[in-house]
Amino acid sequence: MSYWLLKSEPAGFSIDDLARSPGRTTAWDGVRNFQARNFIRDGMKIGDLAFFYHSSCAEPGIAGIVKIMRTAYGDATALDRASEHFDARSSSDEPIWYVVDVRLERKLARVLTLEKLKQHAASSLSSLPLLKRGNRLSVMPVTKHDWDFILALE
DNA sequence: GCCAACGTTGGC
DNA sequence: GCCAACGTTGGC
Repeated sequence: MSYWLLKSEPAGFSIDDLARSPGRTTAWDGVRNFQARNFIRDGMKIGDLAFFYHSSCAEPGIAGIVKIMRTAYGDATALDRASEHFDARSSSDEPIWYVVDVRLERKLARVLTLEKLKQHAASSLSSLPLLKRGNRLSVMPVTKHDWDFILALE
């Protein structure tokens, strides 16, 4: 079993939006970066856990934990001309972009802020991609060590 | 709104 | 395959 971190802008889709979704489950759609796509398509397995990270907002940080409920399948928004995520190169037979289904496990009592995480950037969390300079990946792996360390900060 | 960092595109 | 131009991300 593996651990991950998923970024979302709460103005677009927040952890509360997920909490209100049917079955507290959603397809994690709209990923349009190949490295992130590969993590989704090739790495994520049912039962894996991921941090739900709020980006581009007043208080960036980890807002909760989700579980992978279904492995990768084609991202329907890539086929929808009306969607901002439409991509004419993708088709249902040969998808370019993929989603997994995720279910909310729990919200953190309070957002574990980026500021807090950064306090450990030079030591315990030095391998966390999120804290690497210039990192923009919206989907990234988290080691078990980092996962456990971050949860202990809660 | 600014800007650094980085991915993608497209001409050659 | 190179690389400049461009677009996007995301913290501040």
